[in-house]
Amino acid sequence: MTEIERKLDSNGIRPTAMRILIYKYMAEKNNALALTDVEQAFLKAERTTLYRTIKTFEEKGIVHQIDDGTGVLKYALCEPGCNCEIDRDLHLHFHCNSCDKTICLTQHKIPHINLPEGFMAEDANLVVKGICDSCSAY
Amino acid sequence: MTEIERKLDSNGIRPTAMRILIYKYMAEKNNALALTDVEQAFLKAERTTLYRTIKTFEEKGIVHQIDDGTGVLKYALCEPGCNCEIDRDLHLHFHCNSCDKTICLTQHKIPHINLPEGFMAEDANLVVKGICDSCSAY
DNA sequence: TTATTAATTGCACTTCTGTTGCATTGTTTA
DNA sequence: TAAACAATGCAACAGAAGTGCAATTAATAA
Ligand SMILES: [Mn+2]
Ligand SMILES: [Mn+2]
Ligand SMILES: [Zn+2]
Ligand SMILES: [Zn+2]
Repeated sequence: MTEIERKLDSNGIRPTAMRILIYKYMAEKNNALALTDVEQAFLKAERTTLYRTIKTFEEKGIVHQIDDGTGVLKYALCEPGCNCEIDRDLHLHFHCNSCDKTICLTQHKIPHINLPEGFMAEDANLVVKGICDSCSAY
Repeated sequence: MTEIERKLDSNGIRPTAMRILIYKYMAEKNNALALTDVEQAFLKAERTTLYRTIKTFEEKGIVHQIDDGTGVLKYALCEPGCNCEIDRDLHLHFHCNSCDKTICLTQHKIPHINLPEGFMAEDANLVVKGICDSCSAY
């Protein structure tokens, strides 16, 4: 049993061949991925299978969904300390206007926002857009 | 020439009947609206016309688009002091999980976020989700 | 091991939102 | 008034997300 198989198994996900491949693929990328990205990487696989695999990962808490404002949902593996199912891991996300990649800034938490009287915060989403480190390195 | 006609005109928008109606409708709502919301309010109007009207408003800088994370784009009139075209008016938005309305918190600006080395911010989007003042008033 | 049951995958199809092309109608300007 | 331009109506398209169901595959009980 490999590292990945153990990871999936311990989260109540049956480690099928497809799931292991997708997990591995997501793990080796350091940016968030859209379903179409995964599709491109596994051209012979069914879109629905990829879709449901990612959804399963999400439900089981090993992947979180990111709305980066592009209109396409992105997904990224949860970092070791990420507790996105428990009380939502409020780290921010960065979307590069140049390379179009979206990445998790896991250690950058969303600052506390004080709201007007009567408003109660339960969750928050902060996306910063600009130029990423790779693209600004010229 | 009414107030609204003057407003449209001064922003380079020809004040047609439809545009005046839509502007009026958006002005009397205090929450952001989806295209479908406007559609519901003007059942006899063409969706495309509504769509293009809003887009025109946006281009001319009297309306700004809001991505509240619901997957449906929302639009709201810019407040008097809003300079969303110039350098992006970075106020935050609140989405109520109860009534599903999204509102502009115009005076609540997005706090400055310091990013890792090499990252340059150009824009930001902050959406806080929770319970709005109307819904919490029980 | 074999039969039964449950989970996963493949395929087809649907819904929703956003968007565009183009002909028609309406408005402005020479 | 005629030409030029802008707005609208209608049709159709594109992309993403999601569902139903049959066919496979894997797990479990007998
Ligand atoms: Mn993340
Ligand atoms: Mn706003
Ligand atoms: Zn980049
Ligand atoms: Zn509410």
